Amino acid sequence: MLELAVLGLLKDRPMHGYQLSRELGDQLGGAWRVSYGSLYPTLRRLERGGAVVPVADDGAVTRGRRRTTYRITEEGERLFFQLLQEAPHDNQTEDQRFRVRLAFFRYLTPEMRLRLLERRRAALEERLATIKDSMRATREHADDYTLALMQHGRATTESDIEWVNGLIRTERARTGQPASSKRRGSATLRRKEHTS
Amino acid sequence: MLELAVLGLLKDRPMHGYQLSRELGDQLGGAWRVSYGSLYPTLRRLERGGAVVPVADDGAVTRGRRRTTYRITEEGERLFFQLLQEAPHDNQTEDQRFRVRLAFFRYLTPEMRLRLLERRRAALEERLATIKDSMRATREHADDYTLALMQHGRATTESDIEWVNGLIRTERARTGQPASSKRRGSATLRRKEHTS
DNA sequence: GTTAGCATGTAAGGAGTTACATGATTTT
DNA sequence: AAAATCATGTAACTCCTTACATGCTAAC
Repeated sequence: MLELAVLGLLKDRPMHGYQLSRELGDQLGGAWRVSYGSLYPTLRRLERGGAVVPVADDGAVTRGRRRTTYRITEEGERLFFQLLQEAPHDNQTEDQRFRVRLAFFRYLTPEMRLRLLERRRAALEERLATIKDSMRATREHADDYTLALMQHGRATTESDIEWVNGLIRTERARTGQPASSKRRGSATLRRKEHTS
Repeated sequence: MLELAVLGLLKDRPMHGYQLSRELGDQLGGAWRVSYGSLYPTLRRLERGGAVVPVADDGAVTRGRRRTTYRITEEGERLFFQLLQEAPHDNQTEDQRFRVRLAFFRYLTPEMRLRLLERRRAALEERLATIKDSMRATREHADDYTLALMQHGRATTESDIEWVNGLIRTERARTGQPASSKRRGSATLRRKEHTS
């Protein structure tokens, strides 16, 4: 997940580790503060794999522990798209993963976006079904707290599904493709607008 | 976290690993399916630490790979309460952790519950503040998706805070302790009621 | 010239996962 | 007796964290 986030940020502009760690916090609405202990090893791994390369920094002082600015390569771009569309993981980290994915949606075609959104909706609906099963199974012997937990889980999941549905509707509207019309070849990838 | 969940389930009644893995799924509203690869090592770790002991099973066939039923010990009870009240971890796993804690609230005194709930609220409020900062910082150069992400994060966190506030109010009512009254010694630990 | 903040890194460990292996019991 | 399900376990790995160590650069 960190690899994806790093590549996504470097697509925008070259940066060094310290900068990346700052941006990572902001990008996801402050939801994720990576530690340097995982960031720097990730950068080196990406470098070894040819996904990023160090670029000459202004000062260009490479001796000692001066900062290293990286830029993404074509290989890195390929890796980025591959990671972005990877099959969902376990329930536990998938929420976070989806948020990271969404943060880089601007780099995808509307078709890719719709695919990911629909996959997300399916996952949430499956979760909702599991919760409902679980509520049915434990209804009789559940205490107030467990009950509150399950009800909140259900409400939260339902609200998340509605949110994703909204994103899907927006996406369909964006491609000028109403819900029931036929697919037209490749839709235009609209440039982001200012949303002040 | 698994240790806490296992101990909490064993407080109710002795069980073997396979049973535990089933109940774990239900207990949290199907939100957490543990793998055996982590469950069994956890059980052995708890056994080595004296927190659980194997009890004679009905069949009591111990040769080969027959099931082993465990019960919690007094040492285990102590560990359970310790784990339940441990300081919050990183943002990423704390959501899940809180859910596990809440699932075993019935074993706590109202005072302990209120402490945990208030700690949770504080954590959520801090998160909300971080999100708002992040929105202020990136407002100008954020694309629609990043914006949607942050808005959803804010709404979700606000709704979670309201939920926790509700739990706190219920808890205060339960102890017959209105928000502004003085604390009376140790409140009565009411027995759970049926909530059909 | 010393403190504060920038910047990079390593070692150890936590808390799980997947994939695999094995055997016991029950159902068909 | 074959198939399904119950039941336990190990090895290797993932992906992150914390704690620590180091040194550069700018500000006071």
